[in-house]
Amino acid sequence: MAKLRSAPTLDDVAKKAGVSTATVSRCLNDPQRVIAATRERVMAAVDALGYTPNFAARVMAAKRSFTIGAIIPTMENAIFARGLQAFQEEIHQRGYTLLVSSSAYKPEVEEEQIRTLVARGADGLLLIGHDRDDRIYDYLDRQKVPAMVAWSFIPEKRMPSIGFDNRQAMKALAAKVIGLGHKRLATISGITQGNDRARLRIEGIRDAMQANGLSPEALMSIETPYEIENGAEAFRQLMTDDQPPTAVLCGNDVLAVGAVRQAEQMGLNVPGDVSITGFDDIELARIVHPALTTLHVPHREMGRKAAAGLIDMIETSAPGQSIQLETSIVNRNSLAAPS
Amino acid sequence: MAKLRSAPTLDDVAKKAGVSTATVSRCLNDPQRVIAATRERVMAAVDALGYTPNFAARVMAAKRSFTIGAIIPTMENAIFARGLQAFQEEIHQRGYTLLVSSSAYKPEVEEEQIRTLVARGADGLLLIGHDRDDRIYDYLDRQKVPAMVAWSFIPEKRMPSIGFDNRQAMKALAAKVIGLGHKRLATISGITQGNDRARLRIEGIRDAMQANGLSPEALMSIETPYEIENGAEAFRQLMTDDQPPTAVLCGNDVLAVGAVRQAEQMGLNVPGDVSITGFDDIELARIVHPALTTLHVPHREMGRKAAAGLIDMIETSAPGQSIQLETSIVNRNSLAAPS
DNA sequence: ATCGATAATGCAAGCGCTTACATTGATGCT
DNA sequence: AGCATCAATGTAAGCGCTTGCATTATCGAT
Repeated sequence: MAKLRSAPTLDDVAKKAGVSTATVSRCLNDPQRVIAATRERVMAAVDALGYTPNFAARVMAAKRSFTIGAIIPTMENAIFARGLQAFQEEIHQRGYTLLVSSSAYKPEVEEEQIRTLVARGADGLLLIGHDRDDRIYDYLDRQKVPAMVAWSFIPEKRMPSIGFDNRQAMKALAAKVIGLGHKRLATISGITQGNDRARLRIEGIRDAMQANGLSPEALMSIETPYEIENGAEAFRQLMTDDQPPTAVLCGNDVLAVGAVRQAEQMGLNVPGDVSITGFDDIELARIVHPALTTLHVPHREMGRKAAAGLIDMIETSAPGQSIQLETSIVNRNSLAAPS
Repeated sequence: MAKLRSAPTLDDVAKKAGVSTATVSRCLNDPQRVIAATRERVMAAVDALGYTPNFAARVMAAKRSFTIGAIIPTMENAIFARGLQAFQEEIHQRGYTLLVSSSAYKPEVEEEQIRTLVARGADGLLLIGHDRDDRIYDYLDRQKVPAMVAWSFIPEKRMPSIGFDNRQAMKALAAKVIGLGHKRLATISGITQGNDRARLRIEGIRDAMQANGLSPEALMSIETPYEIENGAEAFRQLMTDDQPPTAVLCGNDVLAVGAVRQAEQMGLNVPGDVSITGFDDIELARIVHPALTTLHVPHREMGRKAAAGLIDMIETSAPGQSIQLETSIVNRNSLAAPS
């Protein structure tokens, strides 16, 4: 009876089963390498002792942590929740555990979190969007930690990505808006600094304007953090202009919901007086009144595939495939022809 | 030049600085124990080499991981998001990292996750609600891993908790509903099995009925998973009864939103034809039409305090204080007197 | 100068696991 | 029966760090 009531170790199990620690280890990690009779004996000992392997020791010896880190801009709103949930379900199924941090959309914070997660031995990282300092990518290379970018799809970038073409998607939506006859367009965007998704969405609108004979410079635009209140405030500003827009394309649903509510507050009918569109198709989009015409993003699929792709990279140390996902416009009631 | 471009170790730093590994270690963990001159030399070496300590090795040697695990029922809806975000901000500030899992409201899954997180060396655990097998608490005791329960406050339970009195809170809301003149009450509850919060909320309604001369048995009640669609379906069932309720108290806002939307679908006016209340006061509650009269829960405060309390338990190995938080009824437009 | 006390640093024993390599025992040939 | 082969298992060397204890340097007081 060596140490008092401390957690049982491999050694304890080995003794109890009358085998070496190597055998126990193999039993646990690669069962078919050990003959059935022994295996049963070992498993019985494991059960009897209530043994759970010590994670740190395992990581140290095996140089694998079966941990995947994810750094998302925020957990607070629903944008990333669904995708992250799917991501975690998938990796969990494959025997990995999720380590999450949120960066609050701040690049410095994100960088620190990346380093922390790597130091903690994360086998791979899930990152949102492509925009970040090259230094970070160099660091990841040097540490040989594979990373997968989600919520964006830009195959020519340094990191593999699983997501959709933000620019193209928004262009399609904008084209539809313009097709309905809108000429004075505005956008309420997230902060574009360090956020390729936000930037590309604006570009997409400009593309559509260009392609449809509208001057891209005419696009009214406000950048603001992704929060309902900010969307409301931005909308207020937009609508108090001399020449208010007839359609406001928002960078995401959260902002759009803010806009819709502000419109109500201002006594403006949506879409009668002004059309508003969202992006993401989160739950909120269906709940708000009028329900948002928005871009549907296959969040769960994205989360699942990102997980699968990342684990592939980890396990095969192959260079990671990028996968493009399709988005679709979902028509609800916040968009109509201008009156 | 031993190993090629592998991450630098303590040893490398020690050599470069011309000191022992012990000194380097102390430099990093307890700087004032080493004289300034040496410290500078060491730090310079650390910088030059771009050294980051190996987490697993540190955990193993120090038997501390500076990791805190949280197991929440789901990340998918917003119920836990805000509190969790605050929790993670707080622990991050105190130098800890968050490990999250979601149990999908399944006790077996939760148990497995708890074991995984403990095996990973979590220094402490955040758990939601008190209801779980004693075996788990025994396990935690044996492993000496402190745990804090949130979203519930029941001081006489085995684990310390930071939250609110679910029963009392719901009783207050129900009393208000009854005070308005409602006599036929219904509730749409989450699954009560393994969920003390859900169960206590129903009890709270019954308490209020009892206290106000209504028969508690008369409460119509449906249990269903926390999802908008389920809330809608439950509401439909309730309202197609011979004697439909005049007020439906929902176990949370998600369910209530489902109910509200279903009401609209059925051409029922809320609160004219039927009143509906929520619980939690998440974003959705303000967005839905009519906005939900609901119970406000101080999620961020709860998250922060849970973090502080848990870290205290970890660092002082003291037995953890329970803290009760206040909830308040927020009056919006989904509740009125029966017509 | 000398001696203790004390501060600074070094030494080395683990922490619990994985895994390359060594050993043993069966199995199937000739 | 004898030998190569291969499967099953054992042996033991780390993995990179912390920390109790031993050693050395420093400093004030005598």
